[in-house]
Amino acid sequence: MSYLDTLNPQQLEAVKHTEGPSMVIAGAGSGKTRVLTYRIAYLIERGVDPFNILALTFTNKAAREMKGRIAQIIGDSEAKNISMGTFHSVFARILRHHSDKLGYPSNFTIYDTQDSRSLLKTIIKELKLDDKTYKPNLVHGRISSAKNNLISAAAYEANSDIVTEDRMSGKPRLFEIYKAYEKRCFMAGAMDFDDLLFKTNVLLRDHPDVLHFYQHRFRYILVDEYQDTNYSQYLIVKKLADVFQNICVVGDDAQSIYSFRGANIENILNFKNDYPECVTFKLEQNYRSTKTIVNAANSIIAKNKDQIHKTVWTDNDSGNKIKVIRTLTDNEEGKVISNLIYELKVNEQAANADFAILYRTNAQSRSFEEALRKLNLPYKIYGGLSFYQRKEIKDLLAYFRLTANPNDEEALKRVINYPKRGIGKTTVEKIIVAANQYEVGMWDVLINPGKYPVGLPGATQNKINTFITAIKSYAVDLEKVDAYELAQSIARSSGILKDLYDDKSPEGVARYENIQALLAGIKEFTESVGENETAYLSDFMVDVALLTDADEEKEEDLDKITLMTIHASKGLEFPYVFIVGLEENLFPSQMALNSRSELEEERRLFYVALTRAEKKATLSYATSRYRWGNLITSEPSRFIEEIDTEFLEVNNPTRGSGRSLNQVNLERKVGIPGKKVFSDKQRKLKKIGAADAKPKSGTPANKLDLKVGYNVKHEHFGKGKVVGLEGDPPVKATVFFPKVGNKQLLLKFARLEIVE
DNA sequence: CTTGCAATGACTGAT
DNA sequence: TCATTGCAAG
Repeated sequence: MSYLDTLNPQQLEAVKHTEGPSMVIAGAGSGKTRVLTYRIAYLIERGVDPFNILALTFTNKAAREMKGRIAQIIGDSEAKNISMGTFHSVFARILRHHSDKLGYPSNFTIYDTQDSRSLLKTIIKELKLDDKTYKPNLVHGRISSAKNNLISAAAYEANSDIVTEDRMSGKPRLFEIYKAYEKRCFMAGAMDFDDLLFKTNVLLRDHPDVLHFYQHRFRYILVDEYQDTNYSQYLIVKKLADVFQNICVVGDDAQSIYSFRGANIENILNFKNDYPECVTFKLEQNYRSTKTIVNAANSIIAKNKDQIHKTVWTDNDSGNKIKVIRTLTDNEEGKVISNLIYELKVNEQAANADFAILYRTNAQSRSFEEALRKLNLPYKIYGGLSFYQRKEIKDLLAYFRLTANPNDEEALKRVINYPKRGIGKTTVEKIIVAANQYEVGMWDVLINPGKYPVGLPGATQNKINTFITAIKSYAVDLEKVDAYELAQSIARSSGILKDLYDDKSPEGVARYENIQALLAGIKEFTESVGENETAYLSDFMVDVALLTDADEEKEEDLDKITLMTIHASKGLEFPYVFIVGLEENLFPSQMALNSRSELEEERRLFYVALTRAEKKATLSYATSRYRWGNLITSEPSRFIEEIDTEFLEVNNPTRGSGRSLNQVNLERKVGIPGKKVFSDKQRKLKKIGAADAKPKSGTPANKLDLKVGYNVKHEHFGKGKVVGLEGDPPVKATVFFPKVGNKQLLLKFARLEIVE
């Protein structure tokens, strides 16, 4: 029982209280994950069958990490049997088991956000509605939140409040879109993300035998990040826990940041009402951060009205004050922060992985990328578009999806004319019209031209026949050959591989490599199953829609500076944290200024960001930044002034230090933009510390004034001559290298030197 | 049917 | 700024 000795009294109590409902309110950095993992280990040690444990998390990463830690304590073979994962992945698996009860095939497709939006776009067009009034994004959000509140399309239409609301906002036909969307997803054998939870509710509601089975299977239920559950998730958990009531929820209301996704903070605030017997444990000792950081964070969150009272404290050192940095532009912000990181690395012998730059929106990453690249500081960006969302990957996956489920219309539309085979937009539209007319799916129309005539020219019909024959032939192999073999053969015979191979542009090469990486991943998957088993492509496809690239931790990424949104940073910690872009209308986001509750969510987001830091936190803002290509001035975020001044150190690299916080406040309130604009030269002189670390060889070529005919030198290809330029100013160059021939180089990345 | 160019609107957040 | 969409010409 030695592992229990490492817990403090509150943690230990929470671990040992195994029977009956309990709630653990865990302040930031208070050892929440430890409590969860030890609790599971403790249960198993006391004789609970891992098979009877359900542990739900919000990210695959959290699930995997926890599983790993449990395996360390109780061993791999036991840990394997725990049902642990994200809500979406756990219930997707259960749904596949019982899909027939809902009228779905077991190999139903999971539509990601892109697929959902694309389908909605199609529907809006078909209904002849204006896509400016009915913006696919907004419509999707509306449908999504309906589903998260368990409102079906029929219930939506029947709900006069909702319908009135839509009519008032000028979108009276929204319910029609929802109905069509629901129907089309069903016909396509597809569920979107929200369906995975919605349909689980339907399954448990309409099939008491299924409910009974899982209620008795999952005798012990644990939910991580309970403050982020939405109604749909809440109800699933409540139903499953109803018999044994051995439910333990862990969360921190102060870190609830997903209400935009339907998360309902009330779930944690009202837990006691649902389970009067509930025992509450508060973990208030922070083991992560310095006193300064903990207290500063407390001073911020105290401004929120809605919260469960708790006092987070720490025994750690006071540590440094929180630096506040002002810069003139977003680009300068990138440079200054990068320089600071360089300095800290040298002075404190820190590793790259000790640093994180956190921002509100993904779009802010650019200036930091550029600056870090110039200093040769390796970094890794999380979020943005993940590996599985890249076009070429989605294209190939669409072939796989279509092979497994020919009714998957989003996949069909994606690949019916990619690579180009002469089946154009008009043809596809005709097919869709016919499909709607006969009330069948597109695939049915394609394979039954006799039954559902479309009236296509013979040549086009032949092309279609070739296409469907190919897909059918893949489908035959679906459970015959292993995943890798089939994947490879599809990639080759579909023409994707050749299409990308023929594209010799740098982007094309990258795409080709991505496809190879995907195939390598499938190969690994194929080899991961036991000797006597075969992994089929459909097995690979089961979870692929739920993966995000944060799940792929590559070895070469181990020692890199982390760039991510604050949302993505939840649950992580770093010795040095930089929270950037602290400006009004950016953070807090201008979308959040309408109501107190939205603003409070932004404040919690800031709280999350600050509490990621172990040793040092730095805040920064720019007085002007580019947005949609034009320069706008911005004021410092109100959150800066909400921190007690005793925790802050305000200095300003571009103007020397010593500005008082009052000046920050003044500027925020009055909105004085950066008063004096320094020229680039002056600014360079003011750079601090290691500002001018030398790039390894050559300068990023987009900083050079290249002209056709110049002789240049490249670190790999040697000397060459510029023979062509694209863009004004140039972004891409064709360079002839005697050794390797013509090469297309993206100037943003290529390091070139001009030589005589 | 495809291609290439001009016009346009998007930036919260993520399973 | 960037990616997507609409339109005209081949």
